[in-house]
Amino acid sequence: MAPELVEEMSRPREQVRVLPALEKAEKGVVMRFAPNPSGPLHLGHARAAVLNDAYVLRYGGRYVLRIEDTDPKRVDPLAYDMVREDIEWLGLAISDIVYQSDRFDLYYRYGRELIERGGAYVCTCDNERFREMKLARKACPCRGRSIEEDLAAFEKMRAGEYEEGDATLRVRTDLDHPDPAMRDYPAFRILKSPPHPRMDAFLYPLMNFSVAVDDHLLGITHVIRGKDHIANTRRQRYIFDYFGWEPPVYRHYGRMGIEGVVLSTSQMRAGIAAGEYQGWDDIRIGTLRAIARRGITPEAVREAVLDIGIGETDISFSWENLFARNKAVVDPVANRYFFVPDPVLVRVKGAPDHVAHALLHPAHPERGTRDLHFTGQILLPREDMEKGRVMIRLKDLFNIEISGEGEDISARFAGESLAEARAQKAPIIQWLPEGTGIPCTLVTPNGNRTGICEPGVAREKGAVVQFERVGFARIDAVTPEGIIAYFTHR
RNA sequence: GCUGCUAUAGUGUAGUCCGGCCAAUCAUGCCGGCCUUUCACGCCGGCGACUGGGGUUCGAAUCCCCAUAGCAGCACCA
Repeated sequence: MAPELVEEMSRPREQVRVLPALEKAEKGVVMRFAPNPSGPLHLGHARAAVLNDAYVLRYGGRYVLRIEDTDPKRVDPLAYDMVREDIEWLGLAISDIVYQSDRFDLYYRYGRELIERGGAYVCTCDNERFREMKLARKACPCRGRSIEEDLAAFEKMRAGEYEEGDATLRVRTDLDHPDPAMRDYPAFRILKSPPHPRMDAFLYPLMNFSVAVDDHLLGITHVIRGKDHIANTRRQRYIFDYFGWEPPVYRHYGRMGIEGVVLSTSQMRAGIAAGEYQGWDDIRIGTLRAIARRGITPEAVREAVLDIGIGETDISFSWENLFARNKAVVDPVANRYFFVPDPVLVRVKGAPDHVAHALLHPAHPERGTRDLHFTGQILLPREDMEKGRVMIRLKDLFNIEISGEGEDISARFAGESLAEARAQKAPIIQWLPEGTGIPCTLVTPNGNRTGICEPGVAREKGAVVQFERVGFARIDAVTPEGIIAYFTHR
């Protein structure tokens, strides 16, 4: 095992909230994460994925990744890979992978059996007409056909002899059910286009059927999903009952909104197509790849999600809490550098040439220093010049006194005493020797900040660093023109 | 409209099942202080909540009823 991993595991965990116990879990569990491959995973997926993962880890057992690609209209062929990458990033302990598109023969077989058991019938009613009858608690004419007729019609559906919308297999539930959502819901439909990227079919199972069959066949013991599935859980119950199967234990957590970002895959896709977003990792959308690009770690996502738990209350996910978790992960690791945003050139008079040795990390001197050669001309953040301070401490260097304003700022050496700087309440600010730094663009959700950073930052590509007094940032790209850094958080 | 779920500080969360130990936990945030050659990290202190109204009870955040609000479902999506 890699040494970093050992260190990672022995590092005292932040106190992550203990999830409530699951009933019937003592002897181990089989759980599932079942995304639809319509795009990359986002924070909403992460909640389901991590919660299930945590329970599998806690009780032991298997964790099935089930790709729910039964609707070709909502399958993006590229998403299969993206989902896999995102799962890897999250570090889920997946033990089995199944694709529903590989299992259509199974669904057909159980579809026939459901008909034979009297649990389903082929309905050829017009959609709108069926809806009216359903709301009036009336049976549609198709409901009374014989099992043989339904079986034959089901075969015709499979063979492609019906056109889209002309026939559907319905589960026979209870037309008097007080909840109209329960009444004779559909289990299979006809679809002739678009073609499925992984197979050929005219007859497609709907989610409530394929999910119920698979949950049983895969031996799923516990299902944790959003409360938008409560009705589906009840619908699936009919199928379990018809087959005499024991359903899993279900938990439904509340709806989660996230401030400031789009979470819907279709909206994100539309935004990308319209050129509004740059891609699936645009920092303004809530995909995992987007937050990863900003320097959010999977550990932080995991902890934030566990912190939220499986409560049934609707919540609004706050970046503050995620950032706090992330900071705890990243702060001990991130090397420190100077980044001078919107720099102004200042000549310092009367100062001796000097080499500053700034620590890469204040808590880890053994990591070494960045050495900055002062030779008279320096770059300072314009922001700090506009505050009217006279005495300033250049971090790891010496004190200066500022005079002038605007583009005409100059400075004078004011001694090396840190104590004196303290006494005068001088701010300690970052600086760079003129001419040695490299251009750097800090990309933030509120726009970009340009400036100059230390040359050493070029060695940190892909890593999260801390720009002193500015905040954490992930070094996204190092090009001949300069560095692109993504702002993580303060 | 019908059906169902939920309701604790700015945010998240514990407590609610089995009423009293809750003048309500922890985290985050904010404010103040300390530490510190970063406005980071760390430490100390402070701020801040049981949706409303009835009822049951000696006693209710916890049980019951009503109201209000939010959310979800009523798709040939998942």
